[in-house]
Amino acid sequence: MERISTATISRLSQYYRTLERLIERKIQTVSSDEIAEIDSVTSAQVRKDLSFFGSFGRRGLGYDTTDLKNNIGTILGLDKIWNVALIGVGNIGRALVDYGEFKKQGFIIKLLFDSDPEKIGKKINELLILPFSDIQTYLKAENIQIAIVAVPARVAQNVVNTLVESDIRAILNFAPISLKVPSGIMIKNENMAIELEALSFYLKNKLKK
Amino acid sequence: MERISTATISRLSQYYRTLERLIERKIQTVSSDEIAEIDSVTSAQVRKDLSFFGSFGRRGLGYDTTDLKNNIGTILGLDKIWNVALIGVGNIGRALVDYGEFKKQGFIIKLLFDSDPEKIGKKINELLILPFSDIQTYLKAENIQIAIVAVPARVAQNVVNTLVESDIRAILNFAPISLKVPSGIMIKNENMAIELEALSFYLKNKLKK
DNA sequence: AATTGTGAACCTCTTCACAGCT
DNA sequence: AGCTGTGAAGAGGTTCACAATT
Repeated sequence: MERISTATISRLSQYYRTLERLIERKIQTVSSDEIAEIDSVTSAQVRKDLSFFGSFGRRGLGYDTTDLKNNIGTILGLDKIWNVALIGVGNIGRALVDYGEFKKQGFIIKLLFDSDPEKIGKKINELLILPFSDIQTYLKAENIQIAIVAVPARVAQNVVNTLVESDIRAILNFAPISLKVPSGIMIKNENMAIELEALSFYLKNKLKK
Repeated sequence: MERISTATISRLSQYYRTLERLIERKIQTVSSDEIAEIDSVTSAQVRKDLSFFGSFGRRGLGYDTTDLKNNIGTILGLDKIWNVALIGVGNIGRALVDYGEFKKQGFIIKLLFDSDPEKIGKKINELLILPFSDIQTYLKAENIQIAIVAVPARVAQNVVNTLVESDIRAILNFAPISLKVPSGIMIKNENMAIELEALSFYLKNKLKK
C-alpha cells in the first residue's frame, strides 16, 4: 500500500465519528462538502483521504453514511476487537479504564498492571490489578496486542523496554517523555500538557485581537 | 511574527522537557545533535525550530541548557501563570485536576464546574465543584484565560458556546467531537481514541513484519 | 575542530480544477 | 445538475549543505 500520512488517518477517525453521529440522526446520505463543513476541512481533503483506500461514494449522489462508516471502520481496524493492557493505574490510568470511547471502538482493556504493592490485588471495575513484575507471563497468556502506558516519566522507558521484549508492537504513551522503541514498534504519545502549551503560545503571541 | 507551525510548537514543548531532564542531571551544555537524538528528530529540525525565534546557541559550543530552557519557556508562555477552568468532573476531568504536568508548567486549575447536582458542592482537592449554570459570573471574577472541556460529546458544543460568550479565548477539548468556534478562539482537541485508532490502523495494515 | 544559523533544494501534504459518472 | 475521484499545481514543512563563529 502507498504510504499514508498520520494526518489522513486521524482525519479518517474524525470522519468516522461524524458519520456515527449522522447515522444516529437517521441521515442516510452525505456529501464530502457536508462532512468537510462539520469537521472543518476542505471537501477535496475528504475525498482525497478516502481515495487512498478506494471509491466509496456515488458521483452526483454522495456517500451512504452507514456504508462509509463501515468502510472507514475496516480501514482503521475497528471491525475487530483489540485486547489492551494498561500499565499504571494512577489518576490517568484509572480514568482510562472507564473511558467509554475505547470500548465503543473495540479496544478492550483486559489487563491492569502496577508496581505499587498497595494497588496490586485491588480491583477497578472487576479488573484485578496485577504485578508489573509478572507482565510477560500475563501478556502471552491473554493475547494482548496494544499497551497503554500511564506511568511516571522516570520509569516509562523501562516499562516500554519490557513491553517490547514481550512482543507488544503498539504502545500508547501518556508519560510526558520521548521514548525510544526499535523500528517496527509503533508508539504514539499523548501529552496533554503539550496541547495546553500550544494554547499558551498562541494566547501569548498570536491573538493580539 | 512569521507564521509558526503547530508542529514546531509541539516540538519546542518536547525540547523543553528534554532540557528539564538534562538540567536535573546537571548537564550544562547540549548540541542540537544531542537534543535531536533524544527526541528522535534531525538536528537541522531542532536548529530550524529555534531559528524562528532567535539565536540561542554558540557556534562550536552548542546551547546552555538552562538558558535554552528559559528561552523556550518564554516563547511558549510558560514564564507566567495561566488560570484554568475545568468543565466536567467525570473520569477524565478528575484525573486532570491531579495531573502534575499542568501545575508544573504554570497551568493552575482554579475553578471546577459540572451540571450534575450530585457533584455540585462537593470538593476535589480543596476545590469546590461549582454549578455550570453560573459559569459566566465565576469566570469574570477569577480572570480565567483557558478552559478545559471534559464533558460528554452531546453537550460539548453548548458548553463551548457558553465559554466563547464568556470571553474565553483558548479551549482544550477532551470530548470526542469536532467543535465549532468563531475565528480568533483557539481550540485544541485531545482525543485519546484517535491515537489508539492510528495504532490499530498500523497494526492491521503496515506491520506485516 | 566543532557546532550553529540559514538559504536553497527537496519532499510531502493540501487545494484546485475538471473529467467522468449518476 | 450534482457530486465524486484524481492528476496537476501550489503551499508548507523538512533536510541539506555550507558559510559563519567560537
